[in-house]
Amino acid sequence: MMDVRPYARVLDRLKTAGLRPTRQRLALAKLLLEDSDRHVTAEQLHGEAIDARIKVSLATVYNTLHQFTKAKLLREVVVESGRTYFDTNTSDHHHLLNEDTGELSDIFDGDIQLSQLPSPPSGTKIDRIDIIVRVKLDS
Amino acid sequence: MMDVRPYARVLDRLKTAGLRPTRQRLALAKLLLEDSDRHVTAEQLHGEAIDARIKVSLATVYNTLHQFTKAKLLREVVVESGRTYFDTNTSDHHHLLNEDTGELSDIFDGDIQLSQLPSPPSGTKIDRIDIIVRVKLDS
DNA sequence: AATTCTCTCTAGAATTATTCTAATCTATTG
DNA sequence: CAATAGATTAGAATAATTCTAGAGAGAATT
Repeated sequence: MMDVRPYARVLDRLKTAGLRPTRQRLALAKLLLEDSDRHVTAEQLHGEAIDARIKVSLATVYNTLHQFTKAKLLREVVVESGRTYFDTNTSDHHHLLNEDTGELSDIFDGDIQLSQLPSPPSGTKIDRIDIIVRVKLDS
Repeated sequence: MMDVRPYARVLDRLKTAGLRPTRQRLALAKLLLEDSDRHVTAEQLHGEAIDARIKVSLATVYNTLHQFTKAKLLREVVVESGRTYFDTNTSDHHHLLNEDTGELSDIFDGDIQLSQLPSPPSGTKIDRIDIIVRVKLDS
């Protein structure tokens, strides 16, 4: 049976994050946050929105993605100069990038293990550790 | 005593890499490759070049940095969207980024240890692993 | 050593990615 | 329901990077 309030879940998440549920935001959140392992670029999401007849500018998509990131609804992954993905999986995890196809995927927590860490310079603490395992076609 | 052929070393490295020792290239290589632990942006290096009265465009600095990277004279480190550093240390190593100051530094090989790795998807092999330890002011 | 040929290199122009800000909208309060 | 304050949107501006046409440099030929 179809959900009679398709936006209810997404609406809650926005409210909890302290973001006004505007039309654009709600629509983008619906596209993004329903699935739990998506890696999208701003450009891609904008394309999806346009396809879904949602009137929204690319600038707003950027702004919204950054707001979501700040609210911990998303995580930003910079893969190379000029290619930034937004990841709907916000848990602590790392990434695998296929350099030939450009495809980015999550690494499950058990599949990678960091056994030694540098001590942060005095006065600083570790905020986050980003690991990208880059693979390419076996030649 | 002063070196009578200040460009000899750098000239050799360019030749070995199969790059023509043009005036711009030689000058940029001299600025860059004499020191072994530099992390510069294209913009920074361009600034240094201008200060040193070297006539070179920012576009050429970018092109040259990428040529050097391809020739393994440099390594590219993307820190966040729109901030790319070029590292004169090309050995296998990882980075520490101070998110407050923007300062990027190398992590010595013994200071970090990856004990488990994901197996690459079939048909692919691991090309490189990038780790960035992000620290911030201890609040 | 001049001429031609080919391939490389440079940098202005173009493109792409992202951010800024002024105008608009929305919620709240009296 | 008008006034106000603050949030939101998107066009315009900026920043980062790449492309490409022309200039340059070396090799081959005369």
